[in-house]
Amino acid sequence: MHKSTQSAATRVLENDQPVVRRRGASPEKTALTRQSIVDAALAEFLEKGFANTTIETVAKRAGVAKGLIYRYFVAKEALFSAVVQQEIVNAHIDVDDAKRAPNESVEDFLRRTLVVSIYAIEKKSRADIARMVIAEGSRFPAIAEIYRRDVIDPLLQKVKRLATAARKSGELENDRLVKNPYLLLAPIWAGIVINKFLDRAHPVNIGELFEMQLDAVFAKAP
Amino acid sequence: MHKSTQSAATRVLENDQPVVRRRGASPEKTALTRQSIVDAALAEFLEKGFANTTIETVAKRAGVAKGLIYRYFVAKEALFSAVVQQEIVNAHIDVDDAKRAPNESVEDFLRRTLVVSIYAIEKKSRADIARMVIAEGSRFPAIAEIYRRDVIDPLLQKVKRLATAARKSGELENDRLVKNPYLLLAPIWAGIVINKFLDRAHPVNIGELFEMQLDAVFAKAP
DNA sequence: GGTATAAATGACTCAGCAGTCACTTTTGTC
DNA sequence: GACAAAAGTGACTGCTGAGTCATTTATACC
Repeated sequence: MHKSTQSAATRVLENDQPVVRRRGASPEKTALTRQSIVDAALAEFLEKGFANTTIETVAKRAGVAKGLIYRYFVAKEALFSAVVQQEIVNAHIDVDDAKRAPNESVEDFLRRTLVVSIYAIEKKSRADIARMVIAEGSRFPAIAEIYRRDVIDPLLQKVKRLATAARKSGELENDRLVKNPYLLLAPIWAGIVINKFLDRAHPVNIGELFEMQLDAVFAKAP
Repeated sequence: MHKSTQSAATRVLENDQPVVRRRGASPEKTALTRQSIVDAALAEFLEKGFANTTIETVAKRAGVAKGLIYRYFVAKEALFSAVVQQEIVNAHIDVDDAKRAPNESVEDFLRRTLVVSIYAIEKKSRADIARMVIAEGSRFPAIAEIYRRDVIDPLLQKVKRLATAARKSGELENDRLVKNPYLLLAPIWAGIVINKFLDRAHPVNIGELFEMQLDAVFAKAP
Protein backbone atom coordinates (compact mmCIF):
# COMPACT_ATOMS: atom_id res chain seq x y z
CA MET A 1 0.00 0.00 0.00
CA HIS A 2 1.23 3.42 -0.88
CA LYS A 3 0.63 6.60 1.01
CA SER A 4 -2.07 8.00 -1.26
CA THR A 5 -5.73 8.36 -0.18
CA GLN A 6 -6.70 9.10 3.48
CA SER A 7 -6.13 12.76 2.77
CA ALA A 8 -9.32 14.52 3.81
CA ALA A 9 -8.07 14.87 7.37
CA THR A 10 -9.31 17.99 9.13
CA ARG A 11 -6.34 19.30 11.05
CA VAL A 12 -8.48 20.93 13.64
CA LEU A 13 -9.72 17.58 14.80
CA GLU A 14 -6.47 15.66 14.96
CA ASN A 15 -3.25 16.92 16.44
CA ASP A 16 -0.79 14.41 15.00
CA GLN A 17 1.95 15.45 12.64
CA PRO A 18 0.83 16.34 9.13
CA VAL A 19 1.79 13.32 7.06
CA VAL A 20 0.04 14.65 4.00
CA ARG A 21 1.40 17.88 2.55
CA ARG A 22 -0.57 20.71 4.16
CA ARG A 23 -2.72 23.37 2.59
CA GLY A 24 -4.68 26.25 4.14
CA ALA A 25 -3.63 28.26 7.16
CA SER A 26 -0.71 27.33 9.39
CA PRO A 27 -1.32 25.25 12.50
CA GLU A 28 -0.04 28.21 14.53
CA LYS A 29 -2.72 30.51 13.21
CA THR A 30 -5.35 27.85 13.77
CA ALA A 31 -4.20 27.47 17.35
CA LEU A 32 -4.37 31.22 17.84
CA THR A 33 -7.91 31.36 16.52
CA ARG A 34 -8.92 28.54 18.78
CA GLN A 35 -7.36 30.28 21.74
CA SER A 36 -9.11 33.55 21.00
CA ILE A 37 -12.41 31.69 21.00
CA VAL A 38 -11.61 30.03 24.30
CA ASP A 39 -10.55 33.32 25.84
CA ALA A 40 -13.69 35.08 24.71
CA ALA A 41 -15.80 32.20 25.95
CA LEU A 42 -14.11 32.24 29.35
CA ALA A 43 -14.85 35.92 29.75
CA GLU A 44 -18.46 35.46 28.71
CA PHE A 45 -19.07 32.40 30.87
CA LEU A 46 -17.54 34.17 33.87
CA GLU A 47 -19.73 37.20 33.32
CA LYS A 48 -23.02 35.53 32.56
CA GLY A 49 -22.83 31.83 33.34
CA PHE A 50 -23.45 29.00 30.93
CA ALA A 51 -27.15 29.43 30.24
CA ASN A 52 -26.97 33.17 29.65
CA THR A 53 -24.00 33.09 27.34
CA THR A 54 -24.75 32.92 23.62
CA ILE A 55 -22.43 31.55 20.99
CA GLU A 56 -23.21 34.65 18.97
CA THR A 57 -21.74 36.89 21.69
CA VAL A 58 -18.70 34.70 22.14
CA ALA A 59 -18.10 34.89 18.40
CA LYS A 60 -18.45 38.66 18.40
CA ARG A 61 -16.06 38.97 21.32
CA ALA A 62 -13.54 36.68 19.68
CA GLY A 63 -13.90 38.59 16.43
CA VAL A 64 -15.00 35.59 14.41
CA ALA A 65 -18.22 34.39 12.86
CA LYS A 66 -20.64 32.19 14.73
CA GLY A 67 -20.19 29.26 12.42
CA LEU A 68 -16.47 29.10 12.97
CA ILE A 69 -16.90 28.17 16.60
CA TYR A 70 -18.58 24.96 15.50
CA ARG A 71 -15.45 24.03 13.55
CA TYR A 72 -13.52 24.00 16.78
CA PHE A 73 -16.16 22.77 19.22
CA VAL A 74 -19.01 20.47 18.38
CA ALA A 75 -21.43 22.16 20.77
CA LYS A 76 -21.76 24.85 23.39
CA GLU A 77 -21.18 22.24 26.09
CA ALA A 78 -17.88 21.19 24.53
CA LEU A 79 -16.75 24.79 24.46
CA PHE A 80 -17.62 25.20 28.10
CA SER A 81 -15.77 22.05 29.06
CA ALA A 82 -12.67 23.12 27.14
CA VAL A 83 -12.70 26.52 28.80
CA VAL A 84 -13.08 25.22 32.32
CA GLN A 85 -10.57 22.42 31.91
CA GLN A 86 -7.96 24.84 30.65
CA GLU A 87 -8.56 27.03 33.68
CA ILE A 88 -8.55 24.19 36.16
CA VAL A 89 -4.99 23.48 35.19
CA ASN A 90 -4.08 26.95 36.42
CA ALA A 91 -6.24 26.70 39.51
CA HIS A 92 -3.97 24.11 41.04
CA ILE A 93 -2.76 25.40 44.42
CA ASP A 94 0.87 24.73 44.99
CA VAL A 95 1.83 23.28 48.36
CA ASP A 96 4.50 20.72 47.78
CA ASP A 97 4.90 19.02 51.12
CA ALA A 98 8.20 17.56 49.97
CA LYS A 99 9.63 21.06 50.09
CA ARG A 100 9.27 21.39 53.82
CA ALA A 101 12.65 21.99 55.46
CA PRO A 102 13.73 19.13 57.77
CA ASN A 103 13.39 21.13 60.96
CA GLU A 104 10.53 23.36 59.84
CA SER A 105 7.29 22.95 61.75
CA VAL A 106 4.21 22.02 59.73
CA GLU A 107 2.49 25.16 60.88
CA ASP A 108 5.35 27.37 59.76
CA PHE A 109 5.50 25.55 56.46
CA LEU A 110 1.79 26.08 55.88
CA ARG A 111 2.09 29.75 56.74
CA ARG A 112 5.00 30.11 54.36
CA THR A 113 3.28 28.35 51.45
CA LEU A 114 -0.44 27.73 51.66
CA VAL A 115 -1.38 31.02 53.27
CA VAL A 116 0.39 32.85 50.49
CA SER A 117 -1.49 30.82 47.88
CA ILE A 118 -4.77 31.52 49.59
CA TYR A 119 -4.23 35.24 49.68
CA ALA A 120 -3.63 34.98 45.95
CA ILE A 121 -6.85 33.06 45.35
CA GLU A 122 -8.94 36.12 44.79
CA LYS A 123 -6.49 37.44 42.25
CA LYS A 124 -5.90 35.53 39.03
CA SER A 125 -9.61 34.71 39.06
CA ARG A 126 -9.11 31.34 40.72
CA ALA A 127 -12.06 32.07 42.92
CA ASP A 128 -14.09 32.84 39.82
CA ILE A 129 -13.22 29.49 38.32
CA ALA A 130 -14.35 27.85 41.51
CA ARG A 131 -17.50 29.93 41.35
CA MET A 132 -18.16 28.70 37.84
CA VAL A 133 -17.55 25.09 38.72
CA ILE A 134 -19.93 25.46 41.62
CA ALA A 135 -22.58 27.36 39.73
CA GLU A 136 -22.68 24.95 36.81
CA GLY A 137 -21.63 21.89 38.75
CA SER A 138 -25.05 20.33 38.81
CA ARG A 139 -25.43 20.71 35.05
CA PHE A 140 -21.88 19.49 34.39
CA PRO A 141 -21.03 16.76 36.86
CA ALA A 142 -18.03 15.83 34.74
CA ILE A 143 -16.49 19.23 35.29
CA ALA A 144 -17.07 19.16 39.02
CA GLU A 145 -15.41 15.76 38.95
CA ILE A 146 -12.32 17.10 37.17
CA TYR A 147 -12.10 19.99 39.57
CA ARG A 148 -12.31 17.66 42.50
CA ARG A 149 -9.70 15.33 41.11
CA ASP A 150 -7.24 17.99 39.99
CA VAL A 151 -7.67 20.71 42.57
CA ILE A 152 -9.35 19.51 45.73
CA ASP A 153 -8.12 15.96 46.18
CA PRO A 154 -4.41 16.75 45.81
CA LEU A 155 -4.81 19.52 48.35
CA LEU A 156 -6.60 17.21 50.76
CA GLN A 157 -3.90 14.59 50.38
CA LYS A 158 -1.12 17.06 51.09
CA VAL A 159 -2.85 18.42 54.15
CA LYS A 160 -3.39 14.90 55.38
CA ARG A 161 0.28 14.01 54.98
CA LEU A 162 1.34 17.19 56.72
CA ALA A 163 -1.14 16.59 59.51
CA THR A 164 0.16 13.07 60.00
CA ALA A 165 3.71 14.38 60.21
CA ALA A 166 2.68 17.06 62.69
CA ARG A 167 0.91 14.47 64.79
CA LYS A 168 3.99 12.25 64.89
CA SER A 169 6.29 15.08 65.84
CA GLY A 170 3.93 16.13 68.60
CA GLU A 171 3.17 19.46 66.96
CA LEU A 172 -0.50 18.53 66.88
CA GLU A 173 -2.09 17.28 70.08
CA ASN A 174 -5.07 15.57 68.47
CA ASP A 175 -6.15 13.59 65.43
CA ARG A 176 -8.78 15.94 64.14
CA LEU A 177 -6.90 17.21 61.13
CA VAL A 178 -5.60 13.78 60.22
CA LYS A 179 -9.11 12.40 60.29
CA ASN A 180 -10.63 15.23 58.33
CA PRO A 181 -8.34 17.52 56.36
CA TYR A 182 -11.36 19.56 55.29
CA LEU A 183 -11.18 21.04 58.78
CA LEU A 184 -8.31 23.21 57.59
CA LEU A 185 -9.62 23.85 54.10
CA ALA A 186 -13.22 24.67 54.94
CA PRO A 187 -12.62 28.42 55.18
CA ILE A 188 -11.51 28.48 51.56
CA TRP A 189 -14.76 27.15 50.15
CA ALA A 190 -16.83 29.01 52.69
CA GLY A 191 -15.05 32.22 51.78
CA ILE A 192 -15.63 31.71 48.09
CA VAL A 193 -19.32 31.05 48.60
CA ILE A 194 -19.74 34.07 50.82
CA ASN A 195 -17.80 36.42 48.59
CA LYS A 196 -19.01 35.23 45.23
CA PHE A 197 -22.58 34.20 45.88
CA LEU A 198 -24.01 35.35 49.15
CA ASP A 199 -22.53 38.65 50.16
CA ARG A 200 -20.60 40.38 47.44
CA ALA A 201 -21.11 43.66 49.27
CA HIS A 202 -19.29 42.57 52.42
CA PRO A 203 -16.65 40.09 51.37
CA VAL A 204 -14.66 38.28 53.97
CA ASN A 205 -10.91 38.23 53.72
CA ILE A 206 -10.30 34.61 52.86
CA GLY A 207 -6.59 34.74 53.64
CA GLU A 208 -7.27 36.21 57.06
CA LEU A 209 -9.99 33.69 57.78
CA PHE A 210 -7.66 30.90 56.76
CA GLU A 211 -4.90 32.18 59.05
CA MET A 212 -7.33 32.24 61.94
CA GLN A 213 -8.21 28.68 61.13
CA LEU A 214 -4.55 27.78 61.20
CA ASP A 215 -4.27 29.41 64.62
CA ALA A 216 -7.28 27.52 65.86
CA VAL A 217 -6.31 24.14 64.46
CA PHE A 218 -2.78 24.47 65.78
CA ALA A 219 -4.20 25.71 69.08
CA LYS A 220 -2.17 28.85 69.42
CA ALA A 221 -3.56 31.29 71.97
CA PRO A 222 -2.35 34.80 71.10
CA MET B 1 -68.70 59.79 47.73
CA HIS B 2 -70.52 56.51 48.12
CA LYS B 3 -69.05 53.05 48.08
CA SER B 4 -70.08 52.04 44.55
CA THR B 5 -67.59 51.49 41.67
CA GLN B 6 -64.06 50.12 42.41
CA SER B 7 -65.56 46.62 42.24
CA ALA B 8 -63.42 44.70 39.74
CA ALA B 9 -60.96 43.70 42.44
CA THR B 10 -59.08 40.49 41.66
CA ARG B 11 -58.86 38.64 44.92
CA VAL B 12 -55.71 36.90 43.97
CA LEU B 13 -53.84 40.16 43.83
CA GLU B 14 -55.06 41.81 47.01
CA ASN B 15 -55.40 40.10 50.35
CA ASP B 16 -57.66 42.57 52.17
CA GLN B 17 -61.11 41.61 53.35
CA PRO B 18 -63.76 41.28 50.66
CA VAL B 19 -65.76 44.51 50.87
CA VAL B 20 -67.72 43.67 47.77
CA ARG B 21 -69.80 40.53 47.91
CA ARG B 22 -67.68 37.66 46.62
CA ARG B 23 -68.20 35.38 43.66
CA GLY B 24 -66.16 32.47 42.32
CA ALA B 25 -64.13 30.03 44.35
CA SER B 26 -63.42 30.37 48.05
CA PRO B 27 -60.23 32.07 49.20
CA GLU B 28 -59.25 28.77 50.79
CA LYS B 29 -59.38 26.94 47.51
CA THR B 30 -57.49 29.73 45.82
CA ALA B 31 -54.81 29.51 48.47
CA LEU B 32 -54.59 25.77 47.98
CA THR B 33 -54.16 26.15 44.24
CA ARG B 34 -51.49 28.73 44.76
CA GLN B 35 -49.73 26.46 47.18
CA SER B 36 -49.83 23.51 44.84
CA ILE B 37 -48.18 25.66 42.18
CA VAL B 38 -45.49 26.78 44.58
CA ASP B 39 -44.87 23.22 45.74
CA ALA B 40 -44.57 21.93 42.20
CA ALA B 41 -42.28 24.81 41.29
CA LEU B 42 -40.06 24.15 44.28
CA ALA B 43 -39.63 20.54 43.28
CA GLU B 44 -38.87 21.46 39.68
CA PHE B 45 -36.44 24.24 40.55
CA LEU B 46 -34.62 21.95 42.97
CA GLU B 47 -34.35 19.25 40.33
CA LYS B 48 -33.40 21.32 37.33
CA GLY B 49 -32.50 24.83 38.37
CA PHE B 50 -34.13 28.01 37.18
CA ALA B 51 -33.08 28.02 33.52
CA ASN B 52 -33.99 24.39 32.89
CA THR B 53 -37.38 24.50 34.51
CA THR B 54 -40.32 25.22 32.23
CA ILE B 55 -43.60 26.73 33.31
CA GLU B 56 -45.30 24.01 31.30
CA THR B 57 -43.73 21.31 33.46
CA VAL B 58 -44.54 23.11 36.68
CA ALA B 59 -48.14 23.39 35.54
CA LYS B 60 -48.30 19.69 34.69
CA ARG B 61 -46.82 18.77 38.05
CA ALA B 62 -49.24 21.03 39.88
CA GLY B 63 -52.12 19.62 37.83
CA VAL B 64 -53.16 22.97 36.41
CA ALA B 65 -52.96 24.66 33.03
CA LYS B 66 -50.02 26.78 32.06
CA GLY B 67 -52.03 29.95 31.82
CA LEU B 68 -53.24 29.69 35.38
CA ILE B 69 -49.77 30.14 36.75
CA TYR B 70 -49.72 33.60 35.24
CA ARG B 71 -52.80 34.49 37.25
CA TYR B 72 -50.82 33.92 40.41
CA PHE B 73 -47.37 35.05 39.35
CA VAL B 74 -46.63 37.72 36.79
CA ALA B 75 -43.53 35.95 35.48
CA LYS B 76 -41.27 32.96 35.95
CA GLU B 77 -38.94 35.12 38.03
CA ALA B 78 -41.74 36.05 40.39
CA LEU B 79 -42.61 32.39 40.86
CA PHE B 80 -39.02 31.58 41.65
CA SER B 81 -38.79 34.40 44.16
CA ALA B 82 -41.98 33.31 45.86
CA VAL B 83 -40.76 29.74 46.10
CA VAL B 84 -37.38 30.60 47.53
CA GLN B 85 -38.69 33.18 49.95
CA GLN B 86 -41.18 30.71 51.32
CA GLU B 87 -38.40 28.21 51.87
CA ILE B 88 -36.01 30.70 53.39
CA VAL B 89 -38.49 31.22 56.18
CA ASN B 90 -38.09 27.54 57.06
CA ALA B 91 -34.34 27.59 56.60
CA HIS B 92 -33.88 29.79 59.62
CA ILE B 93 -31.57 28.02 62.05
CA ASP B 94 -32.72 28.28 65.62
CA VAL B 95 -30.08 29.24 68.16
CA ASP B 96 -31.68 31.62 70.58
CA ASP B 97 -28.79 32.85 72.68
CA ALA B 98 -31.22 34.19 75.26
CA LYS B 99 -32.08 30.60 76.10
CA ARG B 100 -28.66 29.81 77.47
CA ALA B 101 -28.84 28.72 81.09
CA PRO B 102 -27.14 31.17 83.48
CA ASN B 103 -24.31 28.83 84.38
CA GLU B 104 -24.10 27.01 81.08
CA SER B 105 -20.88 27.44 79.14
CA VAL B 106 -21.13 28.85 75.64
CA GLU B 107 -19.54 25.74 74.24
CA ASP B 108 -22.05 23.48 75.96
CA PHE B 109 -24.87 25.67 74.81
CA LEU B 110 -23.67 25.51 71.20
CA ARG B 111 -23.36 21.76 71.39
CA ARG B 112 -26.83 21.49 72.82
CA THR B 113 -28.46 23.71 70.20
CA LEU B 114 -26.49 24.58 67.08
CA VAL B 115 -24.89 21.19 66.57
CA VAL B 116 -28.32 19.62 66.61
CA SER B 117 -29.57 22.09 64.01
CA ILE B 118 -26.56 21.46 61.84
CA TYR B 119 -27.02 17.74 61.86
CA ALA B 120 -30.57 18.42 60.69
CA ILE B 121 -29.43 20.66 57.83
CA GLU B 122 -29.21 17.88 55.33
CA LYS B 123 -32.66 16.71 56.15
CA LYS B 124 -35.63 18.96 55.41
CA SER B 125 -33.79 20.09 52.29
CA ARG B 126 -32.30 23.16 53.95
CA ALA B 127 -29.04 22.40 52.25
CA ASP B 128 -30.89 22.20 48.95
CA ILE B 129 -32.36 25.63 49.48
CA ALA B 130 -28.88 26.93 50.14
CA ARG B 131 -27.73 25.17 47.02
CA MET B 132 -30.43 26.89 45.01
CA VAL B 133 -29.66 30.28 46.42
CA ILE B 134 -26.01 29.74 45.58
CA ALA B 135 -26.61 28.33 42.13
CA GLU B 136 -28.99 31.09 41.07
CA GLY B 137 -27.50 33.79 43.27
CA SER B 138 -25.81 35.64 40.45
CA ARG B 139 -29.02 35.78 38.43
CA PHE B 140 -31.09 36.75 41.46
CA PRO B 141 -29.05 39.04 43.67
CA ALA B 142 -32.23 39.99 45.49
CA ILE B 143 -32.71 36.43 46.65
CA ALA B 144 -29.15 36.06 47.83
CA GLU B 145 -29.71 39.28 49.72
CA ILE B 146 -32.83 37.94 51.42
CA TYR B 147 -31.06 34.75 52.33
CA ARG B 148 -28.18 36.69 53.79
CA ARG B 149 -30.48 38.96 55.75
CA ASP B 150 -32.81 36.27 57.05
CA VAL B 151 -30.53 33.29 57.49
CA ILE B 152 -26.87 34.21 57.62
CA ASP B 153 -26.79 37.56 59.37
CA PRO B 154 -28.93 36.52 62.35
CA LEU B 155 -26.71 33.49 62.79
CA LEU B 156 -23.57 35.61 62.64
CA GLN B 157 -24.97 38.03 65.17
CA LYS B 158 -25.84 35.28 67.61
CA VAL B 159 -22.44 33.67 67.31
CA LYS B 160 -20.84 37.05 67.87
CA ARG B 161 -22.86 37.69 71.02
CA LEU B 162 -22.06 34.23 72.35
CA ALA B 163 -18.39 34.68 71.53
CA THR B 164 -18.31 37.99 73.35
CA ALA B 165 -19.89 36.39 76.38
CA ALA B 166 -17.43 33.51 76.26
CA ARG B 167 -14.55 35.95 76.02
CA LYS B 168 -15.76 37.91 79.06
CA SER B 169 -16.20 34.81 81.15
CA GLY B 170 -12.74 33.61 80.21
CA GLU B 171 -14.10 30.58 78.38
CA LEU B 172 -12.35 31.79 75.22
CA GLU B 173 -8.71 32.75 75.45
CA ASN B 174 -8.59 34.86 72.31
CA ASP B 175 -10.62 37.30 70.23
CA ARG B 176 -10.69 35.34 67.00
CA LEU B 177 -14.33 34.31 67.11
CA VAL B 178 -15.47 37.72 68.28
CA LYS B 179 -13.66 39.35 65.40
CA ASN B 180 -14.87 36.91 62.81
CA PRO B 181 -17.87 34.72 63.63
CA TYR B 182 -17.53 33.09 60.22
CA LEU B 183 -14.67 31.15 61.78
CA LEU B 184 -17.21 28.94 63.47
CA LEU B 185 -19.73 28.86 60.63
CA ALA B 186 -17.36 28.22 57.74
CA PRO B 187 -17.72 24.41 57.90
CA ILE B 188 -21.43 24.74 57.21
CA TRP B 189 -21.03 26.50 53.88
CA ALA B 190 -17.98 24.52 52.97
CA GLY B 191 -19.88 21.32 53.70
CA ILE B 192 -22.81 22.35 51.57
CA VAL B 193 -20.58 23.23 48.65
CA ILE B 194 -18.68 19.99 48.90
CA ASN B 195 -21.74 17.82 49.27
CA LYS B 196 -24.03 19.54 46.82
CA PHE B 197 -21.69 20.74 44.12
CA LEU B 198 -18.25 19.27 44.19
CA ASP B 199 -18.33 15.78 45.54
CA ARG B 200 -21.75 14.25 45.75
CA ALA B 201 -20.17 10.82 45.73
CA HIS B 202 -18.16 11.33 48.91
CA PRO B 203 -20.14 13.72 51.07
CA VAL B 204 -18.64 15.02 54.26
CA ASN B 205 -20.59 14.80 57.46
CA ILE B 206 -21.34 18.44 58.07
CA GLY B 207 -22.40 17.91 61.67
CA GLU B 208 -19.19 16.08 62.46
CA LEU B 209 -17.08 18.69 60.73
CA PHE B 210 -18.85 21.38 62.68
CA GLU B 211 -18.23 19.62 65.97
CA MET B 212 -14.54 19.38 65.17
CA GLN B 213 -14.57 23.08 64.48
CA LEU B 214 -16.17 23.68 67.85
CA ASP B 215 -13.42 21.60 69.46
CA ALA B 216 -10.74 23.55 67.62
CA VAL B 217 -12.19 26.99 68.26
CA PHE B 218 -12.73 26.26 71.92
CA ALA B 219 -9.25 24.75 72.06
CA LYS B 220 -10.16 21.45 73.60
CA ALA B 221 -7.38 18.91 73.30
CA PRO B 222 -8.90 15.44 73.56
C1' DG C 1 -1.48 32.32 -12.21
C1' DG C 2 -3.73 28.00 -11.40
C1' DT C 3 -5.44 24.74 -8.30
C1' DA C 4 -6.40 22.16 -4.16
C1' DT C 5 -7.48 22.49 0.50
C1' DA C 6 -8.80 24.42 4.69
C1' DA C 7 -10.52 28.56 7.25
C1' DA C 8 -14.07 31.60 7.77
C1' DT C 9 -18.68 33.68 6.95
C1' DG C 10 -23.52 34.79 8.22
C1' DA C 11 -28.21 34.07 6.52
C1' DC C 12 -31.08 30.53 7.54
C1' DT C 13 -33.64 26.65 9.87
C1' DC C 14 -35.77 24.80 13.60
C1' DA C 15 -37.01 23.86 18.34
C1' DG C 16 -38.17 25.22 22.77
C1' DC C 17 -40.40 27.94 25.71
C1' DA C 18 -42.21 32.42 28.14
C1' DG C 19 -46.06 34.80 28.05
C1' DT C 20 -51.06 35.89 25.96
C1' DC C 21 -55.87 35.67 25.32
C1' DA C 22 -60.38 34.27 23.76
C1' DC C 23 -62.92 30.91 25.59
C1' DT C 24 -65.00 27.42 29.08
C1' DT C 25 -66.05 25.94 33.66
C1' DT C 26 -66.90 26.53 38.42
C1' DT C 27 -68.79 28.91 42.21
C1' DG C 28 -71.61 31.93 44.78
C1' DT C 29 -75.72 35.16 45.05
C1' DC C 30 -80.38 36.46 44.22
C1' DG D 1 -82.62 28.88 37.05
C1' DA D 2 -80.46 33.16 35.82
C1' DC D 3 -76.71 36.13 36.47
C1' DA D 4 -72.17 37.73 37.59
C1' DA D 5 -67.64 37.17 38.81
C1' DA D 6 -63.72 34.74 39.31
C1' DA D 7 -60.97 30.35 38.36
C1' DG D 8 -59.18 27.70 35.00
C1' DT D 9 -57.91 26.17 30.06
C1' DG D 10 -54.73 25.34 26.20
C1' DA D 11 -53.95 26.67 21.42
C1' DC D 12 -51.42 30.27 19.75
C1' DT D 13 -47.75 34.03 19.13
C1' DG D 14 -43.34 35.76 19.04
C1' DC D 15 -38.77 35.64 20.21
C1' DT D 16 -34.41 33.87 21.29
C1' DG D 17 -30.66 31.25 20.36
C1' DA D 18 -28.25 26.66 19.11
C1' DG D 19 -26.67 24.54 15.33
C1' DT D 20 -26.32 24.11 9.83
C1' DC D 21 -24.58 24.81 5.30
C1' DA D 22 -23.91 26.85 0.80
C1' DT D 23 -20.76 30.19 -0.28
C1' DT D 24 -16.65 33.14 0.01
C1' DT D 25 -11.93 34.10 1.34
C1' DA D 26 -7.14 32.92 2.67
C1' DT D 27 -3.19 30.01 2.31
C1' DA D 28 0.14 26.71 0.44
C1' DC D 29 2.15 24.32 -3.18
C1' DC D 30 3.27 23.72 -8.19
